Amino acid sequence: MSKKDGDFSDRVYWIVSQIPFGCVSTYGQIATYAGSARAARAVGNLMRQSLKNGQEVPWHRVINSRGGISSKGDTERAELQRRLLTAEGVEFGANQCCELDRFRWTPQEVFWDG
DNA sequence: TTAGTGACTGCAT
DNA sequence: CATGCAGCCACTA
Repeated sequence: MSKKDGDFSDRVYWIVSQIPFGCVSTYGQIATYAGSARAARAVGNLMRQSLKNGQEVPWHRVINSRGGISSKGDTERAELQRRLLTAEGVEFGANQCCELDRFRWTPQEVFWDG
């Protein structure tokens, strides 16, 4: 453990909170902006904890690289997420995936050093 | 500090 | 084209 255990997670929460209405992002993308491009898994865990911790972040706008929803057993939460995204205008195909090229969010600010 | 875990991802079968 | 497998990283006990 380090002295600052809220470094990465805080950045992730902040970045996710910056995702605008009607847009989506991927775990890997969030991880990249947070500073660790390979920490997509950790981002997923943080999102799962965000619900438990009651973090006010649009966790439903974070999906996997395929443009789909990762439920890992929690089908109820998955349906909720799909419903929320659909309500925001994100269209899901029969394969339960949306077109990332069309709905992916690209931040206009630079997060890394600069 | 060590070990275990998972809402990921890309490459190989 | 659909599965399987092995890295990678941060968090928790």
